[in-house]
Amino acid sequence: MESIGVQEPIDHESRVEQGDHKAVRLWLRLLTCTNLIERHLRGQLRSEFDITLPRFDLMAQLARESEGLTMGDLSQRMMVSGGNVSGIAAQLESEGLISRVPVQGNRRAFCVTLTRAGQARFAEMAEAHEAWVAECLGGLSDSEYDHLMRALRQIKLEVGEVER
Amino acid sequence: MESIGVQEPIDHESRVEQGDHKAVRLWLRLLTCTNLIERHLRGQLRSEFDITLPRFDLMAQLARESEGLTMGDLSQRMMVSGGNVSGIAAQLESEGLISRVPVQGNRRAFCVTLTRAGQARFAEMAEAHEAWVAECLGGLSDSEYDHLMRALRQIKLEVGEVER
DNA sequence: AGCAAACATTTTATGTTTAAAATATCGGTT
DNA sequence: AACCGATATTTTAAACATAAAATGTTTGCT
Repeated sequence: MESIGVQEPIDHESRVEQGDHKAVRLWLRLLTCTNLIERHLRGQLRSEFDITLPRFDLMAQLARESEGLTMGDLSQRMMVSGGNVSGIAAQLESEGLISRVPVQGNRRAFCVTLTRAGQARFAEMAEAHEAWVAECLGGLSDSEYDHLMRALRQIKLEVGEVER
Repeated sequence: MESIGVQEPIDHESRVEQGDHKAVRLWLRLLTCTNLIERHLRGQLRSEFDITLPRFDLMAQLARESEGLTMGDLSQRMMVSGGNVSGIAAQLESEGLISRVPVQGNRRAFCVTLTRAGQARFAEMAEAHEAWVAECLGGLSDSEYDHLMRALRQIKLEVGEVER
């Protein structure tokens, strides 16, 4: 394995120069935090359950919709392209974790659901996943948590405006 | 990506569970925000300068090190694998934006620097990049900004502990 | 009925990312 | 000098991601 990020913790924030604006510093810190957590979760899922984060995400979407979802629904909820969902779903289907059955009344669409095996597998993973996230974020006080949630909501709305 | 898990009864037995759910909600919101901003920046860089975010990041690292960096340095600072840097650097070199010259005294290493053209190109991009980030994050008040920076620093440290 | 537009998905081409193997160099030991 | 372990980089294979084109289906309009 090739190790990355050894030695001194030099990260995205190191590309900030003295004169850079506050917004850029905040952005880089946000990016670093998210990347660190995502990397941690990805590694844990891989080592503990031999699954990738995108596949876990797809299963998580299905887990909360017992009726199943179409490929388009999945693409929308996962915020990734349809082609991407196609590939990930193909993998999960070949592993017997999800099934795709034609929708009667709309021959364009598939209804994707977790198989029984997929449900069982996901239940295990979700429990572990929750614990891993809590390890990373559980140290915040209630007020810090609330404040963060509020600030992030505002940012989310602002970015939405910009994209318009 | 969306929320994971199920609803919990609210009683003293489920205190820990509930905390975990909060952490997951916060994580998903953090992830969504970062993804939205990253997607925005990626699209802007592509449409305005026909460059990808990773290539921009590599140039940003070089822009603040006039002496140049080795491939290993870049891998560390960008927090990505060496193989990844190889590919990105190859592209930038073919476009004449960076140059890689052998290090005298260590025939294993290359010293990577921005070419004159690369410096000029990066200066343009950096200015626009800063403006785009400010569009996304500039709406926060000073106190919100400070609070976010503090909370994110704490999270960063906590994740670092977990990884140890 | 006929037809155009919208929809749902897959395919194709390109690019990013990682892990692992390969190549080559360096430094120190014996 | 021969060797070994660490270092620096590239190559390879697999997964993931997007955009764009292709395929087939549905819907609405005339």
